[in-house]
Amino acid sequence: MADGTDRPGHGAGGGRPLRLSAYLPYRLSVASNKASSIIARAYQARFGLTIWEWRVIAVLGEGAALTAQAICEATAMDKVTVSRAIRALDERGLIARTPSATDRRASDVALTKEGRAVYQDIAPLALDYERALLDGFSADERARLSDLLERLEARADALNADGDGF
Amino acid sequence: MADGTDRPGHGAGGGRPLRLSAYLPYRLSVASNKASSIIARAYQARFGLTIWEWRVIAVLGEGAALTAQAICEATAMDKVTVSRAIRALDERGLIARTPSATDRRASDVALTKEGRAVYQDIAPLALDYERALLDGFSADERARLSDLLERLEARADALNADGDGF
DNA sequence: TGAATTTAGTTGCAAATGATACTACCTTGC
DNA sequence: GCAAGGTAGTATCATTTGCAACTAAATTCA
Repeated sequence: MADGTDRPGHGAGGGRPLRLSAYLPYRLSVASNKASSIIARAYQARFGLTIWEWRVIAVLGEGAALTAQAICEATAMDKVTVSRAIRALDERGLIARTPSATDRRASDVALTKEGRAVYQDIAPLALDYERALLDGFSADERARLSDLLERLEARADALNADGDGF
Repeated sequence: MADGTDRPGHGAGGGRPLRLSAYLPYRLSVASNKASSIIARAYQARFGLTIWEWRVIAVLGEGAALTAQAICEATAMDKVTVSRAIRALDERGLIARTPSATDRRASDVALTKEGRAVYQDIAPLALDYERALLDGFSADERARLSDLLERLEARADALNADGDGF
């Protein structure tokens, strides 16, 4: 084995060795955290909003009133997190709940006037940040990134669904 | 406001509206969480390892003994998290600490025999998982994804560094 | 109909996390 | 060689998170 290829850290495994710094789930996690951290701090500092409260405001800002359940789906948050975010926003008067006409367990949640005002402040800032993040990416690269992320999500979903063999 | 063009959700802002489902930091976060969740559950279930303990093992498995500080840098974890992961792994006998020769505050951390055995089990599984995740991606697409993530990280770092205007 | 199951949303509790402060040690500059 | 400041790593405490259990209402189906 005097040939330098058999470095410590990987046995007879054959394929490429595991290097954390090149491992996709790790890379995704790091990129995601870096991308989120500034904006999260900004929203905390400027509006006193957690990232989950921000997400709820963002989807409600798109227009429609949504049930907590619909918010879960739209934000990829779980129902406990959504419940807590809704309560916090409600206490601050940024959203209002009205009993659902069709399901007495559920409420329709919508931004109040104040909530909409916050949204109007927040949205441009968020878009500015995204622009800054993608500065230097061509339109083609942006499209590719979007496509790759979408396919990655789809693969992960597929693995989550059946592949509990992992 | 009777004209239908002023849909709720974006004011006079001009550019594209904010849609959470198309917002890059959100997309990254969702993709990252999905990609990590299966593997995290697998490591928890099969080895009783948290994702941070796993990261520490992964970098130590690359060969060199590292100080906690070096592990922080290699894993993008903060020092408290690293400290806790090291303690847990130490208690389980998967790593050993030896006082650093050059700095009496620090220890060199390395995998024990048992730790290396765990690593040998873990690494192929992690690589299988990554392969499954990237199934259907051409070599070119993988390279592009890697490049895009790297540039994204660099942009985020730059914004984190100076752009506290956010 | 009406028992059994499912779903919407909340609550309580245990565990994980993060900020801060702390000890011990190192480094710098005088 | 020693005071002032910085760094490695740990401990402490408050907050956040996630799971499971719970209530109330809807749905299923015998």
